[in-house]
Parts: sequence; structure tokens; C-alpha cells
Amino acid sequence: MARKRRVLPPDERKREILTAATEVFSAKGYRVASVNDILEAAGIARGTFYHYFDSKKEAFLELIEFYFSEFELVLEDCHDRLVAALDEGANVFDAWKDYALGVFRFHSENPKLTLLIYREAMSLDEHFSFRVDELADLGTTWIARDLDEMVGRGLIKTCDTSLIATIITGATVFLTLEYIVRRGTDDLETLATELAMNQVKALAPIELFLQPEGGV
Amino acid sequence: MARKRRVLPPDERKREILTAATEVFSAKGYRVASVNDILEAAGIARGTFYHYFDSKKEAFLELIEFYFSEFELVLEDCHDRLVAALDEGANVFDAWKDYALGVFRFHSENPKLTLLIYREAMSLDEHFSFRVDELADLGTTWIARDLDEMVGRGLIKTCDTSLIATIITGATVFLTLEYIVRRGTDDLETLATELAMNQVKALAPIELFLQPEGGV
Amino acid sequence: MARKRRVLPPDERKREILTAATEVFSAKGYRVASVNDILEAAGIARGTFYHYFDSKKEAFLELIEFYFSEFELVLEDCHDRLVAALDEGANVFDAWKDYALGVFRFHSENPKLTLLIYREAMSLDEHFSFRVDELADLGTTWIARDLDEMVGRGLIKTCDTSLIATIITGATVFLTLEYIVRRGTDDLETLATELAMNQVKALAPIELFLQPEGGV
Amino acid sequence: MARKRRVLPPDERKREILTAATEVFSAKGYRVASVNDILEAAGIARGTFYHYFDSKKEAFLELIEFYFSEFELVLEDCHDRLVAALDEGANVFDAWKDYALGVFRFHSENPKLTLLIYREAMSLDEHFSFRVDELADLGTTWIARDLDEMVGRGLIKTCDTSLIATIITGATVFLTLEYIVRRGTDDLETLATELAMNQVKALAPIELFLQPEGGV
DNA sequence: GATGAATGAGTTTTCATTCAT
DNA sequence: AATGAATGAAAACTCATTCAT
Repeated sequence: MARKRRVLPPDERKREILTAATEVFSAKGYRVASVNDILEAAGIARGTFYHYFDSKKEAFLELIEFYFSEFELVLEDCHDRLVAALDEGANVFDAWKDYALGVFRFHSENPKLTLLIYREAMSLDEHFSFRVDELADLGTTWIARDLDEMVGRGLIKTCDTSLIATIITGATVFLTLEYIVRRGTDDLETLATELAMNQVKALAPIELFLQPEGGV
Repeated sequence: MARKRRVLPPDERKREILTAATEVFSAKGYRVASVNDILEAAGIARGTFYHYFDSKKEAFLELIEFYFSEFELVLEDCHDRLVAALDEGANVFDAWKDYALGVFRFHSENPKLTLLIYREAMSLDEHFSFRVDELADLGTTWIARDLDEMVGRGLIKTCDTSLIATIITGATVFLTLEYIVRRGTDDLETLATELAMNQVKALAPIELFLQPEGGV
Repeated sequence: MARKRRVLPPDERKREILTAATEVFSAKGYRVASVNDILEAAGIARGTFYHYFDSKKEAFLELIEFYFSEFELVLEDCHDRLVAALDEGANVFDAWKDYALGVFRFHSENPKLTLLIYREAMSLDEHFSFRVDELADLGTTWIARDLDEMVGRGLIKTCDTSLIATIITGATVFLTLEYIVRRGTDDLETLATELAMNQVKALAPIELFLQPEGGV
Repeated sequence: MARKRRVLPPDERKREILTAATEVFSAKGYRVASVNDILEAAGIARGTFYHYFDSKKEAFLELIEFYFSEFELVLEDCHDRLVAALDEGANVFDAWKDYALGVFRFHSENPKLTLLIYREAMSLDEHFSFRVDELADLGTTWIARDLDEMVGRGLIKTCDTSLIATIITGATVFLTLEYIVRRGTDDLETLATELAMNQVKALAPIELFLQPEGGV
């Protein structure tokens, strides 16, 4: 009675399902998206899904884990390049812009997954909160570490790097969601330039320009 | 087995239910939270809930609408005070800090509601997306308008105010969620100072301190 | 806190409620009609309804009982007049037409109640079936009795009077519902004439007119 | 506790459910019958019901549609046979009796469905009224058409065929419900004979036997 | 491996009825 | 008498998961 039996190498089939799941989860959110939606999107039968995943949740977690591991690699790479650049005496702006570009590029290559992650990150579903807390911290932690590095080198002023990291993370996330995910812009260069410039100025070690009384 | 019948004036009872609903929705999210959870939290019977609200969704929407209307008032007030301050020749930093303080204070007074809103705002549940898009724009729009105002007065440099507004919104939201909602800090003053300082510097009209080539 | 307290003599208030109930029940049917609908139609509060009736069902039964007792009176009266007419040597047609007219007139004066009764009579709700069976039989029984009377007098042919009574009841009910209730006709005279003529011919004692073979 | 899993071909299972639904709906009426009742009657789990029908209402509509389409076929067939018989010079009584027999036989084969339909037809539930109006008209329309045919051929007297059709429909419905559905009689022959005889006499073109004034 | 019919726990919602005021 | 807030049993429906084929 089976409609069609498309036999596929396990890995390929699994990837197909995960792609469909990304689509569906990012479009509807974890809760609203039903296994049915995924079946339809993937063009498979009910049983097939459960052959590859123990549950809807597990499929979702696999996507999250993928994002996490990839993003961590990106952050690691960005960090390495930042340190290398600073070691070579590059200016802060260029180094920082390069950093931002790396982050934006990663999200630009995975817009659906990005949307899915940030949605669910905020929604703090009891079942995922353990991972989600990590996510909230992941970017902030790396950035704070790199800010400390730069403060240590005297490239930026002494400051509450943790708080500034939160500011930068928020700015980055919102730019990503608004410009990359929502508007689908390709001009990551400009985005990175603006963000880097903004923070480089804000954190510049020289304080001359601010007069206590009167206009700036 | 029967619960004691607690008769209350309608307004009071409704407020009770909405408070319980805020608690529950912010703890679990709209989808996961069940009407049952609300009943328990509010200590009422099933019928009582439906006596005051046509549906779970309607109760939720009432909370959202409350946040929106209140927040809009706050933004309006902040704007008015900003313009007044600038008219009186106050410096940009003080004016901006005051602005940020207003926003932080509002969220500090409604941490549960704030969490709830930002969660659901991001989770983009099909049913609320119409409101959610507004939310994303609400802050950004007001801020962009005020940035334009300041650019016009020559108080900050000419820039893509819409993009900068996105940065500021992101920074504000993340600070709010991390420091006010999550850590429950009371020191809004410091938060506002840091945020204002950060952006006032970043947007200062004088460019002396940043050399195009070479270290900062 | 009470909106308005319209104090009324008990009987009048009760009649008001029953009128509203008739309206509502006939418009929606017993099951679909809610106590709420009745409250709205009667312009009273919840408690007031339950002050006069123990339950929705009881209010409904009161309407049914009213119909039954009134209709029984009508049938009794019709029967008496039929016998009297026959005693006086009136022709069957005139007597029968008069009979039908009585029945039609009663329903014409209570169209809402009639609709309500026939609806619910058929719907055989477990709770009312005991009454409903009676209703189904009420008309049929009386008619069968009067047919027997006429057979006895040799005014109509010998026949299965119970079966014929069913036919006549069905015809009467359908004419009532279609012409009186649905179309709201006032011309009961024609209706009665047609029905009487139809049955008087069908039951005429002379059989001449039907040739075994060929057309009628 | 778990019920044994009975796997069945979809068509068979669906038929099972519809049969159970007919049973339940005809016994309790659409409103009072619960999905639970159907589950019990069909020996299936809740989910199975909703696997085959989107809602209780849809299952009910499917039954209604089945009745309608089948009954229409019966009426069409009866009509064709009536015309054929008349063309061949058969007498009105035989032709008409055959007609009635067709209708009775159909209902005799589906007594539960018949009861269900007439119940709900009268109960005019808001959700089904659209279909119900059709039902009321379906029989009447076909009969009126066939009466016109016979009037045209001079086989019966000129008359208000629409009104007479209402009479015949009412008579037929009541005979069906009382004798076939309620008493479960098998003797459709007698029923058809009586009904046909009744109306053939009533509508005979010859008027000799009835004197306008005076006894019959 | 693949299929999809079957399951049932869990949810939202309705509404007749009760009872404190 | 009259009010309407409060109750909760019962109903419809959802959907992740299981399992016979």
C-alpha cells in the first residue's frame, strides 16, 4: 500500500530531513511546527522520521548542536585572526571589522538556522533552556575575552568589558536579524564597517572630545 | 473537594488573573503555558477564566496590548524630555542618559512582562506576528527619529540613523534582558550611563581622534 | 452593582421568560439554545431565570406541557363539533374541513411554539422522548377515533383507520409547517378545504370510479 | 489498559466508523451524541476518529450527503419507471404504487439513517439548515413534477400540485417513520398500496361521486 | 529501511448550575 | 426578588509517538 519507497543512503536521507526541519522550524517555531509539517516538507512518511530521530525534540536539538559547534568554530577563528592582526600591528578598526565580518558571514550563510536559533533562544522553552543559556553567553563570553585582550594592549579604554560585550552582542544580533535575515542584504561589508566603527569610536582610549558642559 | 468560592469585584479579579497569566506566560511561553497553569496560579476555576476572557489567546493579547500602550507612552515621554533638554542646551550625554533611563525604568518595573514580550516577539508565533513586527519597529522608529533630530541640530554626526537605531535597540534590549530581567539589577543609573556614553562617543561629530590609517 | 432591578409580579415575569424561551428555542432548538440566549432575549439576569425555573429543561417542559394541554383541548373541541355536525346530518366534507380548520387555526396562532414542538418532537432527545411519543400519537389517536366514528356511520369506507390516521397526521403536519409556519400564510380556509377534499375523496365509500384495467 | 491495535484497510475502517456513527447519531441525535459515544460504538481510539474525519460535524455531513445522493438516485429511478409505466398505458394506481414502493424500500434498507436524517432535518440545527431546506424540498419537488406530468396526461385532475405534493410527502414521511422505522414492518407492499390507493382516489379526474351540497 | 494506520494523554473550550451579595 | 461572579463536569480536538505490515 506504500505510496512510494524512495530508498536513500541513510546520511543523505537524514540530511534531507534536517533541511526540511530547519525550514519548518524557522518558519513556525519549534512548538507550532508539527512533525506533520516536517513530513510534508521532507516528503517522507511518519515512520521514516522516527526511524532517524527518536523524537521531534531530538531533531531540533541536532540543529541547535550543529549551529553551536559551527558558530563556536567561527568565533574561534575570528578570535585567532583578531589576535594575529593585532600582533602584526593592524589598527583596531580593521581587526574589529574583520571580526564582525566573520560573524555576519556565518549567519548570512545560514539565515534559516539563524532565525530558528534566535527565536528559540529567546523563547526559553523549558526543555532547551540549558542550551539556550549557553547561547546567550557564547557570543558575549568570546567578545568579552577579546575586549579584555584589547584593553590589555591599551588599544581600547578600560571598561566593564562584560557589559560592553552585552551591548555588542545585542547590536550584532539585531543587525543580523534585521538586515541579514529579514531584509536579506548581501552587503555584509557595510554592516561590519558600521558596527566596527561604532564600537571602535565608543571605546577609543582618548577622551578629549567630550566637554563636560555644553554640546559635545 | 470543591474550592472555596472567592467572590471579588470584576476588575480586581481580572487583574489577579492577568498577573497570574503574566507569571505563567513569562515562565513557560505562550504555547507551553496551559490555561490550567493560569488557573492554578490564579487560584480560580476553569469557568472563571473564561468568564473574563474568551480564550487563552485573548488574555495573552491583553497583556501584549498593555505593554505596547504603556511602552509607547514611555517612549513619547522620553522623546519629549529629550527635545526639551536639548532645547535648554543640555549636553547630549545627559539627555541621552535620561532617555535610556526612562526605557530601563519601565522595563525594570515590569520585568516579567518584559521577558514575556521579548520572548514571544522573537518567537513570531503566527498569531501574534502582526504585533511583533510593530514591536521590532517601535523602538527603532522612535530612536531613529530622535537621532535625526540630533543630527539636525549638529549634535551628532551624519549617519545612517536607521542602522544606528537598530544597533541601539539591540544593545538596549540585550542590556535589559541580561541585567534587568535576568540578573535583576537595580542600578539602572550605571546601565544608562554606560549605554549613553557608548553611543555618545560613537556618534560624536568630531572625528579628530581616529586616524584613518595606523593605530587608534 | 446590579444594573437594573425591574421588580415585576411573579406571574408576569414568568410569562415574559417563557415567551423569550419560546422565541429562542424555536429559533435554535433546545440543545443549541443556551440559557444565555434566553437571558438576553428576556433581558434578565442569570439568577432570575433560576429563580423561576429549576433548570433549562424545566422551562422547556413547561412550554411542551402548555402546547399539549392546549392542543388536546383543540382536538377535543374539534371532535365534539365533528360529532355534532354529523349528528345534524352535515356532509362529511364540511365536517372534516371544520375539523382541519380548528387544527390549523391553533397552530397559526402559535407558530413559534408549533415549530419548536415539531422540531423537538422529531429530535427525540432522550430526555423528552416520553412526551414526544405521546405527541406523535396524540393527533393520530384522535383522528383514528373520529375515522372509526365515521366508518361506523357508513360515511366513509371501511379501512385501516390507524394507518389512514397516520397519513392524515403526516399531511396535516407538513401542511402546517410548510404553509403556516414557513410561508406564514393566513389563508387557512384553502388549506383546510384542500386537505378535507383530498381525504374525503380518498375515503369515499363509493368505489365506482376506479376501473381495474386502464386509466383511472 | 491499552486497547488491542486493530489495523484495517482505510476504507473498511472508515465504513466501520460511519456505521457506528449512524447508530449513535440516530439513537441520540447529532447534538447529544458525543464523539466518545462513537468511539465506543466503533471500538476505536480518539485519534483514529480524527484520522478519518476532521470533526464530528464532518462525519455527520458525510452521512447526510450519502443519504441525499442515494435518495436522489432512488427518486430519479422511481420517476423514470413511473413515466415508462404511464407510456406503456399502465394504470395510475399501479404506477404510483410502484413509485411509493421504491421510496419505502430505500428507507426500509436504511432505517437508522432515515431516522437520523428526519430528526436532524426537523431540528434545523444552524449548521445543517442549508442541507435541510433541500431535504424538505427534495421529495416535494420530485413529486410535484410527477403530478404535473400526470395532470398533463389527464390521468389526474388539475390541482395545486405543489400543495398536494406537500400532503403526499407528509403522508409518506409519517408512514415511513411510524411503520418502517418505528414498528420495523416488512410489509412494504401494503403500505405502498394504501398510500397509492389513497391518493389515486383523491386525485381521480372524475368528480361524479361528490356532490357539492349534501352528504357524500 | 519505509510506510501510514492507530493510539491516547493532554489541551482548549462550553455552558448549565450554584450561591454570596 | 434579583443579580452576576464563580464553579467544574463534560465535550471537542491536537499531535507526538508507536507498531503491524
